[in-house]
Amino acid sequence: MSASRGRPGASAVGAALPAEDAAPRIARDSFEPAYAQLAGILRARIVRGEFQAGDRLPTETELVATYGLSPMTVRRAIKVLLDERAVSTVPGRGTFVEAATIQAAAFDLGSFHALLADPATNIRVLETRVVSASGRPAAMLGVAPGTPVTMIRRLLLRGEEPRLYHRQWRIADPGHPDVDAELGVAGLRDLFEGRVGVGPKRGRLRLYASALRGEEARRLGSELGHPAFVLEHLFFGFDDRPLSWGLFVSRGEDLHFETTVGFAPAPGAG
Amino acid sequence: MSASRGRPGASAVGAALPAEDAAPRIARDSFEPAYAQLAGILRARIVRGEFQAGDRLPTETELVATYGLSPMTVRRAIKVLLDERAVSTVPGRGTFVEAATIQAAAFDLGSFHALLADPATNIRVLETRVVSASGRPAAMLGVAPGTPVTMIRRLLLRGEEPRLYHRQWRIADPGHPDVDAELGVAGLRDLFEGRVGVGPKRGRLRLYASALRGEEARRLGSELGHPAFVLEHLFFGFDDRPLSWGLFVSRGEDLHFETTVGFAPAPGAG
DNA sequence: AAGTGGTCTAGACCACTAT
DNA sequence: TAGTGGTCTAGACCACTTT
Repeated sequence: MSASRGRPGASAVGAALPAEDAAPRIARDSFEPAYAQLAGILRARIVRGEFQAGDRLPTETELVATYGLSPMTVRRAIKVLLDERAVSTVPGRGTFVEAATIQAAAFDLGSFHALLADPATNIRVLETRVVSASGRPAAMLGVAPGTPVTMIRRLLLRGEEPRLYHRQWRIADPGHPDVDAELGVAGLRDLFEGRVGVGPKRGRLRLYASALRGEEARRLGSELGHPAFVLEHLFFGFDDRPLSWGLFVSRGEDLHFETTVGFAPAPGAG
Repeated sequence: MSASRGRPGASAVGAALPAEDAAPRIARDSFEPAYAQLAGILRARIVRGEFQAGDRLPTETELVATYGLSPMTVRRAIKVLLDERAVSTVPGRGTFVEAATIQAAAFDLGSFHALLADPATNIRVLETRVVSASGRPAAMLGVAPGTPVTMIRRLLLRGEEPRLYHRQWRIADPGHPDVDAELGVAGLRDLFEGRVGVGPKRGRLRLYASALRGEEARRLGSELGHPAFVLEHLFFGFDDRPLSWGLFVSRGEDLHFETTVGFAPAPGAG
């Protein structure tokens, strides 16, 4: 694709050190590993438009020669860009620049976690009791209706502002010594941050938009039917059977998820 | 479950094929690369509970000896688990099993993309015209109010069912030859899938819960104030200035995002 | 001092793609 | 046949942590 996109002397002239936009060399005495430097250099060349979506990057052999690195180190730099979805490789053909697409984007739960990590956040346990499982909780936990399960209702407040309403059902396990710890702040934080030696092995999360129902609206100080975010979580124990199910509910305006596609404005080495 | 941590004869006996829970060897003639096999073996040992959250994995030196691989190959296997957030490494101390936490989860736009990729999905362009920028679009695009911009309104239907309402504003570029292509299906798909040689370099996405407004409710066949998902997208051109801004709106019940934390039920080699 | 992960080399062979 | 990425080896040196 397109002929003279390659900058003059980019690969032919090696010793000459052209003007301000010269291809940087690898600084062997830098704190930054060589593979990271090369990844940064290639990233910068893509951001500058020197390589555009669909263009082929220099081959690994060329990069080895150009930057004076071993093949493994060059491959590692390319792996970095591969992980960033900035390029893709085709065996036998080459390495190609990817276009920035929405599809590649992913939202993490940073805003959820920021709320929990905030020292101004208080967790108030509204209720803890053993109930007979029924309806949705029974179905999600895979137990027969009537089975005793532990139900916990919590409210997360930022200062005095209610932000998250949380309802959780858990298989009642008389032999489990950690149930008490799970009722308070620690138990909730563990859901996010994990705790060594205990806690679920795997889980499924589901995020959707809904409307505030009765108690949710009341607890969150909003009106019925107000837009809401719901995050459902289902965790499994070591026997691969459901251990706990629950949901976080927030007002729609209290929470949002952000992410980027493609490169950040000024990404590293350049 | 955690009885025989160091398995007898793990490296000494090579030909003998012990019972069902024997540590598998690396099959050198397999289509599966050695590093992937080792990652699968370690993953299976974690899933079995042989290593639990916080436990230290065998050192790289031990893994080299046990499985007969070179250090680089062992490191590569660990890098796989590192990328999965299944383990973390601490220089000078070792490699440790991570707990499955909500924090590590990320939602991708698979459900958005599935809708677009579905052959039953139709895209109907409701309107295309040049308007004077004002309010939110002008602010997001960083242009003075009154600047001419191209506005596009689309409706995505699954069969005859309206599913997504899309509004987009774009810097009007008379010299841009691809504007026409962007108006229809292709332009929208490009937002997700990218197209070689054109398209934005980077963008920002924002996902939030809201309520359907006037035309959104009408077009989606729902009532005002109905729970809604909104995905805002802002794309930048090569000059790092905003190029297009817009939002997808769906009814809350039409869209949801799912993900998992920790390992899948039966993850690979075991 | 011993052990750990982190980086890097300078080759090798392979499967696949293009010409 | 030549070139590409994919895998792998058998070492090396480093910074860091633990004993």
